[in-house]
Amino acid sequence: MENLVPLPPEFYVGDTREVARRLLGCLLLCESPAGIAGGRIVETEAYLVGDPANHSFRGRTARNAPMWGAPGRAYVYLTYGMHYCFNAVTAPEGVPEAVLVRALEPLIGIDLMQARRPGATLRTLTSGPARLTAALGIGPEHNGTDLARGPVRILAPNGMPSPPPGPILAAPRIGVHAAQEEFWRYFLAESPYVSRRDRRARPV
DNA sequence: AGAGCGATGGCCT
DNA sequence: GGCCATCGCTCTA
Repeated sequence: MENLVPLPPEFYVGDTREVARRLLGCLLLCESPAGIAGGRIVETEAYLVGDPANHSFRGRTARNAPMWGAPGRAYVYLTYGMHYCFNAVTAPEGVPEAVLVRALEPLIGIDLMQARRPGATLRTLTSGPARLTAALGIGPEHNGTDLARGPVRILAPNGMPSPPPGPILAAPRIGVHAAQEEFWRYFLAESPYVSRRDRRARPV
């Protein structure tokens, strides 16, 4: 993990599915008064324009407005009335696409994360989109913030482009009923920190 | 002003 | 692996 570099906005422009794959292996961190916490991204999902599962599909609202904003910013939303999910906004400004980060391998501030999620094992500490936001302390105050400058940051090991950190599998997205035929969930095949496996998964 | 709902998690078998 | 509690917010009227 030497030579960590914040991903520049340009990284997030381009095919959102490719961005989702290239985020695997990168480091997601959140700094707060309580300390710094984070881990390696092992699972992502792509949400594209024209995709019925995309929050932006039915037009711009107060909630989804950050998706239309600059690439490389955070889109944080509340789901099920109680859980926050974290996305990296992708595509050029005005094109509402994003990558949902679904799981991390815990690396930094493990004590702090365990304090935030009492009872969780290392395996379950950040293996889910709402689990990782709870563990890292990501919340609505981070919505729209610049991921290159913090307090929530995404860093690349050894700069980009770097080789994928192992075999990648693709599968249908979780909790999404539309577009089951699209394999837009990506995860590191060898990581035990992925939120869920899928028999349909295929190599990328 | 209110009904509907959700990119989930945790616990149970 | 499956079920369901849960609850604030979002959108529409």
